[in-house]
Amino acid sequence: MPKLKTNIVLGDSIKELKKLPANSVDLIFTSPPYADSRVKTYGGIKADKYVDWFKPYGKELLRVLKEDGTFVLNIKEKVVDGERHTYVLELILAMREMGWLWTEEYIWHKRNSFPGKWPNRFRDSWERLIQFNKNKRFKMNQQAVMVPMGDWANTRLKNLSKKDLTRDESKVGSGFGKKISNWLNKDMAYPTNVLHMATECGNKSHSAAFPENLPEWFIRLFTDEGDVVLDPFLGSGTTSKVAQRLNRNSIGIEILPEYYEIAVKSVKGK
Amino acid sequence: MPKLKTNIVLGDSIKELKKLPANSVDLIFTSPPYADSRVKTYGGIKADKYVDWFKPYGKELLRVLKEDGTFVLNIKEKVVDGERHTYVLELILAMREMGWLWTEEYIWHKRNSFPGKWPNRFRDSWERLIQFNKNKRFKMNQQAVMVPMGDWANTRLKNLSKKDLTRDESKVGSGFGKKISNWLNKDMAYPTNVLHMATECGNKSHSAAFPENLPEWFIRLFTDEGDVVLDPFLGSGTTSKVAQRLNRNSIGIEILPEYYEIAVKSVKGK
DNA sequence: GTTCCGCATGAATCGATAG
DNA sequence: ACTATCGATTCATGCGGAA
Repeated sequence: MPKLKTNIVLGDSIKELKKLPANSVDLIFTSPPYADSRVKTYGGIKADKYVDWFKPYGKELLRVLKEDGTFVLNIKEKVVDGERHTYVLELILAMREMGWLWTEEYIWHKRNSFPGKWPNRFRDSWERLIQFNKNKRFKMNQQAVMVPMGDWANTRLKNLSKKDLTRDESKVGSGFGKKISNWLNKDMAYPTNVLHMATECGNKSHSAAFPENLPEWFIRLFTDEGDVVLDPFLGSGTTSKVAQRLNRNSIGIEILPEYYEIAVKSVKGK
Repeated sequence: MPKLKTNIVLGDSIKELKKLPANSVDLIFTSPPYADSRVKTYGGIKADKYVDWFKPYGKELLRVLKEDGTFVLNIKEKVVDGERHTYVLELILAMREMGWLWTEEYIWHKRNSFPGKWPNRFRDSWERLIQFNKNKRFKMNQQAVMVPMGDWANTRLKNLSKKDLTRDESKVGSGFGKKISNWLNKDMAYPTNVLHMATECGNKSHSAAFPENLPEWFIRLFTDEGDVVLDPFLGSGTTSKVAQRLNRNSIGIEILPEYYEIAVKSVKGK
């Protein structure tokens, strides 16, 4: 296998994406700054301006993605003035006007959501994982994310330890591959479009917006080894780190120097 | 307590709703015919016409709902030509233009979703429960749907240290002020906006769109005993049946005679 | 070595208070 | 009136230290 590249770039994605060739990326997985959040670091995009802010990124991402590639966007709308704001709905409509297909919407059920109590709402315990594509046909390795029979939540995802990972990898990578269908139908089942994962806990050295399980699931599903994964809002580098671990090339772009530094360390520390 | 009314009506909701007084309903819970589904029975509303088809219903429902009432809409977009259709997103935007507030979106995670396999998507395992209101303030009985606490409480609350018994003063800058003694004797916690419920088994004579647990949860949450629950697309009568069991008055409207008959029997059978 | 327990903290939201 | 900041509320998680 040729040497893999894990490229971490400091800069704004609109500019940096222009340097990438068209049709060169297999999977885009990212979680852009949410409206009005991370105000101190990212400046806080206003909810009403969110779609306009995102559009140029959406356009460049459409250009760099391969024809059979996939774009997975992790996002959730805030409550503004007692209502869920509509910028995510409008974003989906705007993306379609741009030429993207809205193929699917996965739900990330966050088992440990932020606590709190309010007079007229409960804790928000889920986020959207919106799947966009350029064409109806795209690469999808469904068997790569199969799960042991039984409840998805109770078995694998409750505690996805390293032991679990190596065990699964050995199964997939071993000589059983020739007769996958044999054990496939007996021991494993296809997952659904609802993912149960805990957010990472704060007492780790650096907390990320999403747990490693999340990009891992989509990287396995939508790419092969040696493919190219892109995260245009890299943050602390989770996507790049996971891509590297799974033997995928990756490009991560981050505008803030402090996050960029964390991401670089996170990847090298591996 | 005055005698409860469980009113099942045969007819089209647009016409029948006009007979109801304004501001008379506490909760609307319904699952309208989805686009292109139930083609033989409902005539199959085309996805592209769905919003226009729904609007007049949305308008009448807005009129009959009390000022502190709630409208919960169970819906999920179909796949059309390889994409998720956007009629649900557009419906939310249209409802807001009509004067509804989009307060929240709950997820119904269907634990046993319909089996199946497709080349480019997994089983669809969730539906939307979209909450609309007329005002920011509405009736909500949060304690009525509390759930048992997780393991954490069992371990943590068993032995309260002396420190926990007195208020833990806010630590410098970042610490949460804790009042752990508040949690003493609490074995229940508030739920989140993700509901895990199995679909009903198919061994019933007529399959309902949703299990009884689903309307039950929202009826408990948004109404008191003696309140009025409305389902303008009653189907086989689940909403009315549950409302009756929970001592709520109810109005159920169904346009198809065969479903109407089933609903009437379902309620009388109680 | 295991298991158990204490602890900090998080893409949150609301209401009140202050400029 | 409109925005900015602050305090209060609440619970699952994983780490580290203790039993």
